[in-house]
Amino acid sequence: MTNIQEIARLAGVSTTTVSRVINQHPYVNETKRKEILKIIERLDYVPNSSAKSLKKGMTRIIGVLTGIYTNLSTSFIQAFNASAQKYGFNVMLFITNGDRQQELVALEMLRSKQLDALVCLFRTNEWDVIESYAKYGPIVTWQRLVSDMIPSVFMDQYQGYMLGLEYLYTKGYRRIANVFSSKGLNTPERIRAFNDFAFKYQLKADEFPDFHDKFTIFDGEEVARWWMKQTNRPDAIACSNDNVAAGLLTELRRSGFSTPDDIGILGFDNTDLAHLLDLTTIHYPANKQAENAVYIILDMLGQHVSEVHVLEFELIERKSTKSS
Amino acid sequence: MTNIQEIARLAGVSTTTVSRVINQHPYVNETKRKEILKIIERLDYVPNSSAKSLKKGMTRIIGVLTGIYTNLSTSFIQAFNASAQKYGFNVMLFITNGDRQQELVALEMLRSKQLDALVCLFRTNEWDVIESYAKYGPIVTWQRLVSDMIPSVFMDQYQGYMLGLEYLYTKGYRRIANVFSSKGLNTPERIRAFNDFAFKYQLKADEFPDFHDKFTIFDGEEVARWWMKQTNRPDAIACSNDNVAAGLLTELRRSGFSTPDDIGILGFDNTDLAHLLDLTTIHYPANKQAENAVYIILDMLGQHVSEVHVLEFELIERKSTKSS
DNA sequence: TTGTAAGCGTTATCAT
DNA sequence: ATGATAACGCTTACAA
Repeated sequence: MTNIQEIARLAGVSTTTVSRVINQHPYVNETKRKEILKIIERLDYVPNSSAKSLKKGMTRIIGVLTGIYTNLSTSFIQAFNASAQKYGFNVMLFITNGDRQQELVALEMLRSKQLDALVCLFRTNEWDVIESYAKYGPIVTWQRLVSDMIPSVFMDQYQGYMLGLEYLYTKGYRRIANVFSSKGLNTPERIRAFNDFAFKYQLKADEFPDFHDKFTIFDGEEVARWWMKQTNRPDAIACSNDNVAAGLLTELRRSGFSTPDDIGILGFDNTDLAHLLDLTTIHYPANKQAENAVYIILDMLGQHVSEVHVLEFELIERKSTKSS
Repeated sequence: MTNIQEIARLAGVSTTTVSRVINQHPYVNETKRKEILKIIERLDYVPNSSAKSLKKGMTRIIGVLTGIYTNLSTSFIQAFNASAQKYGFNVMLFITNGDRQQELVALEMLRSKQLDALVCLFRTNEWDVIESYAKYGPIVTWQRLVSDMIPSVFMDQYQGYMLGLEYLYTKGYRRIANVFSSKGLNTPERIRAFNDFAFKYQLKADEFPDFHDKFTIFDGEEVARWWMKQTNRPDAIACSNDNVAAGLLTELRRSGFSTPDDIGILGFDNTDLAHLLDLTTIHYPANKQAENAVYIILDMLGQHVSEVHVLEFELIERKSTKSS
């Protein structure tokens, strides 16, 4: 195993000088620097990262904990990864499939200093279990959580949903049905938004039954079939996400209906699918949330790099709602 | 930071004794052992893993490199993870999305000893790039590859596909159409299998056009629409995977056709979807491949734990083909 | 059964 | 501008 000492010996200098060259410190004679670099190249030398970690007290690895790997978490994780790399950190991904033990593996790695920090996208263990690990290193979550120990980059769905509803109202829609998911705590906030919205504009909040637990393309197709059977049809449907909106749109199309002529459809998340099908949807800045997570972690690790982004939903206007 | 020295000091023993207790070595006085464990508990002490890694020369982390996170890779990765954990290794997952740089990040971590080994499920860089890293630690692949440096746990698709075709023949199907994917090198092997099959039973190999690049549910639906339009219909369709088979089956159902009465459908991979829809399919022992990968890696790391499994495809008989 | 001390490969402090 | 030398926290001969 070739190490820094060997490089030093071959170059006829001390390990200090070699270390200086490697870490780009100033005050190294240019000739020596070149010579040392040449030897490093020749011996194909790389600093041993365990030794570095031990000395520095950090591994520069951040763990990301998620239950499943979905479209939504994908964009977060990719952005997080990119941002972390930018600051010299690598990401260790844990896909737990809801297994508590797997989650504990990650938490224990934080405890034993194999991880410098942890981002918790989804969790299976109770929050107090997770919180009890916060003393070992920064833990940041993507979920709604109010905690002194664990900061969150969560975004309140109330605002996002309200943004969509207000938009539909502007476009003349008055008979709006809701399709809710039920994963997590988003649904109650969306329901609250819809109730406030209906009250504000004096609309009947219970004109149509709410759908629940709908989040797949197939679910959207089911909603389409429901819609076609109605005599008293909604003029717009606000969907839990783009998948549902996509299923709804395509199934209606198969039966000869078209958007936005026959119905307005609103998606959520602004995924590739929404782009593909020209769905009006609500953009969820997962990438900025991810960057915020990195900023917060680095801040907690004592190296401030940037203020956090202000997070805002954005309405993406496409072809599944009226343009007038 | 509480370390082994502090424990030793508090217990009035040497660090050696503490280390012995931690690592469950024999020859430690039972009373002292108890006492030391109590102190460890009280101070919430955990050995620093960077120090351990440095001393032992290994991190006990294995990297898994994949392009995307699909149903197929999921079962491999889960099984790999479980098996690795069993032998005290953790898994660091790299989802590259086809980004070469990301792949190099993982390879470089192997080089700098942050990873003890690497499993390559998919790769974007050229094989010789990947091979050039094999000298830094064990690299095992899931893809077809003949290399001195990089062992493979690949399974030849020829056998699997032939198994399915022979089964269809047994069940009386004679007019079989193929739907191929084109990811990787599997398709040519499957084509070869079909040609050999057709020759063996004197069937027309080109009676129906081959489908290519079909691997999604939507693709399956497309095949269904093609099938319905034909006057001279195949009596069975061998699909590239369960997704295609599922799309085919459900789309036909929507139009009033049923399996196996109107057509036989054969899936591939034996995913959850196949189970859900009662698809006859071919089981691909990804979990055993994963375990083999672990065995091979540990072997290369100098600790033999088990002989590799013999890998065999298995036909899972369900309701999408005739039972007679 | 226990302890001493060397060493894993770095980086950082302090001289020079 | 460069070099001794002491950490970082652990394991492991070797001694006792």
